[in-house]
This record gives sequence, structure tokens and C-alpha cells, in this order.
Amino acid sequence: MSLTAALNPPQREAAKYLDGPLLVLAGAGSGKTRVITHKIAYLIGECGYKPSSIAAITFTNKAAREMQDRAAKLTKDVNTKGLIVTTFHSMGLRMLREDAKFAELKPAFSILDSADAMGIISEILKTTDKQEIRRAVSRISLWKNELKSPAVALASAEDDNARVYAKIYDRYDATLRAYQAVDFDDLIRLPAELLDTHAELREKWQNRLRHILIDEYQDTNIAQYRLLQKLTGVRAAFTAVGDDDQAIYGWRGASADNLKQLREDYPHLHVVKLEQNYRSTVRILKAANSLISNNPKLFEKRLWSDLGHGDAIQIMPTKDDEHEAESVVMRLLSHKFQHRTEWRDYAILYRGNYQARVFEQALRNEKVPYQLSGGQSFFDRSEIKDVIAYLRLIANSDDDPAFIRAVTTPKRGIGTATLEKLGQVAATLHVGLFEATFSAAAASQIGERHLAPLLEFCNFINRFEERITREPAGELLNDLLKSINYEIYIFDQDDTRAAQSKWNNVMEFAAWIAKKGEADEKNLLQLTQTIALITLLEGREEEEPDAVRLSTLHAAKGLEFGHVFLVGIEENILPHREAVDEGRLEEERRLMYVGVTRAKKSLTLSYCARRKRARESVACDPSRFIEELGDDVRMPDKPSTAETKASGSDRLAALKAMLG
DNA sequence: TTATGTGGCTTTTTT
DNA sequence: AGCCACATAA
Repeated sequence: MSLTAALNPPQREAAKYLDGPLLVLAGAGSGKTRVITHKIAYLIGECGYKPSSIAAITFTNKAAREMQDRAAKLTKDVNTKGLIVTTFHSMGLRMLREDAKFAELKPAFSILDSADAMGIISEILKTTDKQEIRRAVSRISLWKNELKSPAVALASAEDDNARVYAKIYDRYDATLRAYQAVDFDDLIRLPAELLDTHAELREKWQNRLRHILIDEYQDTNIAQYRLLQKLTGVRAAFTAVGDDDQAIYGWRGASADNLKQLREDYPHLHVVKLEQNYRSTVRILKAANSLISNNPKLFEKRLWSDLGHGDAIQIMPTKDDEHEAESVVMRLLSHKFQHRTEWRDYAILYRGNYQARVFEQALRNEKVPYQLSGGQSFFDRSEIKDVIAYLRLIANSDDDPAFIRAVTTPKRGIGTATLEKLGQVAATLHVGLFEATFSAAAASQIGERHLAPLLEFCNFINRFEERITREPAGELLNDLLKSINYEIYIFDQDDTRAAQSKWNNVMEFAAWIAKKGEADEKNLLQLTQTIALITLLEGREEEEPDAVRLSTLHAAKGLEFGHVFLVGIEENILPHREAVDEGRLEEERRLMYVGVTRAKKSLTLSYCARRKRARESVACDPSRFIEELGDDVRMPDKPSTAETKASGSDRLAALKAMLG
């Protein structure tokens, strides 16, 4: 039995094509992941590739995990051990750890998260204005994603404004180097630069990897593309799979131009189009096609489906955000009752994470199990970040942001004034805060009363540093938590309920470390070095297997659901106001397109007449995108009165009565 | 100098 | 509802 027998002709062509670079233009629901997993199976099972010579690269850890699962299932009789399935960022991290010295980094360098990055920028700019900081961070990020160094950024700056930002970029990068730290963008940019400048590294990696498959290619940026080019070299053995209509990461430096660029850079590029949609009904697909036809076309592509017409797309006008959440949940309940579906068949998708709150409340009120995806990561919670700060500092004593967080949490009598002084000492000596603590200058400039706790803290860290590679990760972490009295600190800080939840998170983290340490035979140092890239969902996914999914549109890409509710489909939200102001309407439209094409059987859109924003209530208009869905989808003539709060609860009561 | 309490202000998307 | 700046107490 051929490993590609289950594919349709273009899918099979894509899976078996090995004569050079391949671009698969795969519309929504056309079997992208299927092609990639089958190709992996084919390469290993029929072409004799070693699993470890194949890399499949995705954008999120979740997608990577799903791909790993599907590939493993498909190749039951084929051994996939060693197969590399990762995100661009973890691939880059892997390379950078291995070849850190070429980048003048110690192997235990730290990875700074966005909060750390914003903190550094805030210091440089001497401001706390979030808007201003975010502008600088995003500017720098875009430069990094274009592989532009601070010097190049400065040279190519066109006005004073850009020159100022370029100088900030320069100081920011110097700061990172001093901390022996990298940010998320560096995880792509530095490996790409290393391969560019070091032939020996190029050779090493090109020999190791014989075929690379990239999912969601439309969302790659220049740095990622360059990394791919350097990894594949002249053989250019890669399969890029993407859909320009689903490019939604332009703000992160991704550009569908990369799709065009491929054609120019690889004249022999073979292109396969997948146009049959196996996911959605004709009605949903028609609306999606109608919507996206308002965007200029890069590659001509016509999606079709033979899954029947299906239900009409529903539009739900509501009074305000609370009413919207209640109405959606109610409609969901009645739909589930009528169709005998599972909770997991439903998804509620929205533009911004903040929109989730009202829906969570409404779902909780009705005891509907739900799972929140995207949003704040487990590792972004303050209590987890506290613990990680200790680990980071133990691993890398140059990591000043980690030092500051750890030394002040829990409070140990060291405040801003002392840290300020220590910072000055460190700056004149050109060392980190940790090392500066032990200097003669510190002894002379910082009073005994404040220096003593500093020294005690640093010695404490040193003692753990000696143990970190020797003792089991779980035990050592528990020891650390006990030593800093973290539980007491947590319960002092918050009321019992909040504290308990925080402490539970810490315990969950500790348990996760212990388990991971044993399973992968990794010590605490090794675990610390990968933590920054892992998200909450990895460990918790199975807890609530049958639950309604709450997700941002961005985080929903690549997923599909029987029944989808797109909520808050209003001007200023989708499309987002700033996106409209800055002329980025097309990407907003693609975001809407991604939402529409998540649905298999039914699609419901909702919007509010008024919405609470900050403290006051503001009037809202339905999104222009609703009209663009085509004649088949009609706006109701006037805001429906059928679904007011009162009648809503009545129907809900009736429904509950029926359910007994 | 450090730790804690209060009032004003705010929300795009993610590795 | 949460975060930050600022003011005040220890």
C-alpha cells in the first residue's frame, strides 16, 4: 500500500515531488497538514530518508505538536524517531545553543521575553509611556526581522525620527549583549547571520538536513526566509506550504512578498495548487471567496467544495457586549441541544484577548466547559515569572533583568535606591549587577546595611548554581522554593483565594519541571534554557478534551470547528481602528477570512450596538466585512428585538426545562 | 530607604 | 479588572 494513496492528485504530486524547491499554494481546508505529514511518511518510508535528516517547521508549538502526532500515526510501521518537528524559534534556539560561541554568547545565554525587552527600552527612553515603548520595540523588531544591524538601520534611516530609533536599537542590542541575552527575534536573526558568515556551520547544518518542510509559509519574514535559504543551500530541497489569503502577521515583519520572492530566487520553483476544500459547506466557502475577492490577488486560486450547501450564515445584532455574550452562549446551547453535538464542535473567535472575558463569564454562568487558547501564557503569569527569574539568574549571572526581579521578590530589604547605586557600579566596571555586588567599588559605595543582603542573596544563588547540573531538577526546584519562602510570600501578598490559585500554579510548574526532568533526563539548567519558548497549552490540553474553544482569530489559524461564532464583528475591532488608520485593511480582511474558513458546518456572526470601552459605553457599527460576504449573507433590516435579555432568559429557562 | 496603600487610566494580533 | 505613578507610613 502506497503511503500517498489516500491523497488527491495535486496533493500526491506535492507529496512526491523531490526534484527541487516546491511551493504548495494551499487554500484553507485543502489538506495542507495532510500533504506535509504524508510527505514526511513518504520520504522516510519509501525514499529511505533518515528521520533526523528531515525538518518540519511550523509557527506555533501547538502546530508542531499536532504535526508530530499526525506524522507518527501515519508512519506506524516506519520509525520517525529523530524527526525534527519544531517552530522556527526553537530551531533557531537549538542552533544558537550549539554554536553560541560563534555569536560571542555563552551557551547558557538567557532568552528575554517581551516584558524584559520593554523594560530595557523603557530604561533607554527614560519613559514609562507604553505606547512610546511599544512603538520602539516594534520598530526594532521589524529591523531585526529584516536582518538589519543597528549600523545599517542608522545608515538607511531617512529622517531624524528613524535615526533616533536606530540609536535606541543600538543601545538596546548592546544591553542584550551585556546581559548575555537574546530576544525572540534574535533566535532567528542570529542563526541566519551565523550561517551567512561561517561556511563551516553552513556545511554542518546542510549536511544534517536533507529536506525541510515549512508550514504557513505566507507568515515567514525575511529573517526566516534567509535562514531557510542558508539551511537548504544550493540543493534547495524544501517544501513550502502556504496561502497568501491567510497572511495575518504583517505587523511582525511577515510578508506575502516572500511568496513572490521565492519565484524570483528559485527560477525552477515548482508550484502546486490545492483548491479543493474538504472542510466547509458551499455557503461558507462562497462567503469566504466573496470576502477575499475584495483584496488584490497575488496568486489566482479558486476554492471549491462538494460538501453541500449547508445552513445559512447567521447574523446576530445585540445590544451590548454582555448581551452579545449571553446571546451567543444561548444560541450555542440551543444549537447543541437540537443537533446533539459535542462541546468541542464549537468555537468562539474574537479579535483581541480582552474580548474573551465576557464570554468566559457567560459560559461559566451556564456551566459550559470551555478552553481558552492563545492569550496569556502560563509562563507569563507573575508567580511563574518570579520563579523563572531565579532559574535564569542561576543559569546566567549576567542576566540583569532576572537579577532585579529575583533580588526584589520576595522583598529582602533591597529597593530601587540600592539597585540604582549597584547599577552605577556595574556600569563603570562594565560587568553585570551580580558580579558588581562582589566588587570593591560596591563595598565602598553601598552602605553595609544594604550591601549585606545583596551579598547574602548572591551567595545563595551561587550555592544553587553549583548544584544545578548535579541534582534532579524537581527536587532542586522545590528546595529553591522553600529556601526563598515563596509560599509564605504569595499568601502574604494576596487574599487567600488569589494566593491559593497562584501557589497552585507554582506547584503545577514544579511538577511539570520534575516530570520533564525525569522523562527527558534533563537537569534544571537544560530545562531553564528552553522554558521561554513553551506555552501553557502543551501540558494542559488534555484536561478539558470536550470543551467550547475560546480563541483569538490569530491563534485559531490552522484549526477547524463544526460550528463557529465570530464575535465583535464591528468597525474599530475587525477591522481594528489603528489598522484602518494605517492603511492595513487588507490584512484585517484576511483575518476575517481566516475566521470564516475555520467553520465546517455553521457560521454565526455577532456585533453590538453599544460596547463598554474603558469606563463608558460607546456606540458601535457592524463591520464593513459583513457586507462583503456577498448577497447570500444579509444584514438584518434593523437590530433584532427578538433577542433581548428578557426573552433570552425565557428561552434559556425553557431550554433548561427541556434538558431536565 | 524600603514597603505598602490609593487613585487614575487603559485594551491588537505572538514567538 | 488590573497596572502604574505617586504619596505616605515604618
